[in-house]
Amino acid sequence: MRTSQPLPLYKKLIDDLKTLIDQGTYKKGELLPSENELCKSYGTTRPTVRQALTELINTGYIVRQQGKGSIVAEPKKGLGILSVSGFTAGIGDKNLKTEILEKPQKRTWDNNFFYELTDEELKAGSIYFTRLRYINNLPVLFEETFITNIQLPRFTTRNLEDNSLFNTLSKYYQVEIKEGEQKIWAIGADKKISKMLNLKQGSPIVHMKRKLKTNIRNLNIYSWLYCNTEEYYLHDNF
Amino acid sequence: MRTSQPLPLYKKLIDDLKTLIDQGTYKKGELLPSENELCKSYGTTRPTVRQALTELINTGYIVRQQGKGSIVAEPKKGLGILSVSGFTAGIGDKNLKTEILEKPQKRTWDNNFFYELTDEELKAGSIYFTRLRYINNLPVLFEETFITNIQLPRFTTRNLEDNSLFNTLSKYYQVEIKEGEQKIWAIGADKKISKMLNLKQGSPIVHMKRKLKTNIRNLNIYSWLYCNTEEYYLHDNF
DNA sequence: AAGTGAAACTTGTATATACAAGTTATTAAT
DNA sequence: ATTAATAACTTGTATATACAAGTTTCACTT
Repeated sequence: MRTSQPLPLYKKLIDDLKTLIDQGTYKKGELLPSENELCKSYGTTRPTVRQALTELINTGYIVRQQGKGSIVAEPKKGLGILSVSGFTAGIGDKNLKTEILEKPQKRTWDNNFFYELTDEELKAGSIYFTRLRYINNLPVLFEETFITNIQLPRFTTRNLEDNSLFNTLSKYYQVEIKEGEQKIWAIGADKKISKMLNLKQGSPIVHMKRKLKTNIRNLNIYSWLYCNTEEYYLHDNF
Repeated sequence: MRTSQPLPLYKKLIDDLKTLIDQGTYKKGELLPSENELCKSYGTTRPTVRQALTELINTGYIVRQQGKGSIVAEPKKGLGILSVSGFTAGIGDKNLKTEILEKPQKRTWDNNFFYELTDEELKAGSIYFTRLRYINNLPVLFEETFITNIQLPRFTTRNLEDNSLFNTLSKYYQVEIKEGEQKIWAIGADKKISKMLNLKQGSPIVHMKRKLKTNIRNLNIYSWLYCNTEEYYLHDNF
């Protein structure tokens, strides 16, 4: 077992500032502490602080204005993060529930996996789990997820229940989504899916296959989605 | 008239390297000159060179690998460009056809337009047209498009037949897609759509509503899509 | 009271340097 | 010839500093 190496200072700064913005300590439109103030707080120098702030700009957390400061921006949803929404106003977090059907487990890749895999991915194997998402206790989205099992110690013991896959990857493993692709079909629900999503067999559902690439080489996230869009819809940004 | 101020050195570096990559002088998978070599070429130091390279990473031109170098990346497809694909190998351009059903025409916005519009957009009005796309003479995708009528002189006379909306906007109007969002449903084809897509009424089809933002303020592209995914599927990158 | 200007902030650009850590090529030992 | 150690590269992180340029504040002048 390896002792966990300390996070570089600028990454600690990124984490801290993201957390403070996410928590609402620094609100949209407000100014962050100036670069020199952050230097003093962290006992470092401007290039290091600026390295962190540049990252926050690129992830949409802040904008910088010369002479003024770093302004907290509209909280941008993560690249490729899919959400389920509806027209009914007020779908708060309380009405969302995520159930783990099959807990994260190590698994080898299928021989005829839909996407092409690199040798490193094949060697590393995958972590597989399935989830079912509810809105107002209505099952809406069934999701199968495969994650390349690279640099993810103890991942199978993590709790992924409330929409926290991307948060977990970011917080504990410094994994960030960089880009992705998706393929989309409309299909009629088969017996298994229709039962799970509480639909009549043959009802139109959205099926997606997605590949999300991360900042870690060969660490990709694959997911197959099946979504009931009678009451709600799938939504994403790019 | 103001004399143009000299470009900062790191921006000149960005421009130069982008040009060399676009021109193919540095090809995909190849290494750029090392940071120290660039320092010598430009008579500067590593922090400045790294500032430029970091920007190239964020725009997808390169990836950096510690100990190895800066690797020219896959030329990234345009943001938000949707394509229709199939498993059948060899869907060449020859098998693709786009038919303009309703030619581009100026039009005021609907009172209850699906997306919220700015005052400037409302004032400018829209350009509206519909297209039907075929693969191997099979109608696959029906698309309604609304573009904010800002800085688009003579647009209604342009030919948009072969997948060239984004090319036209880029080439003649310097309009580039910056980001976007989409909402996705699976629905049963109604009478009109089923007829157009040569389907049985009620067959599952993909319906999407998309908003694409551009580098021009208030110039957005909205489109409603209806896609037959029995033989092919929708594909996009982000 | 209104306007001017300087001071004191802010971020933007840049130099110079140092050591850590990962990769590749070379050299030396077996 | 193969292997192992080493040297020579590469990028990653960090310090310390300087001046340019944009914004805000406030005291001073009118």
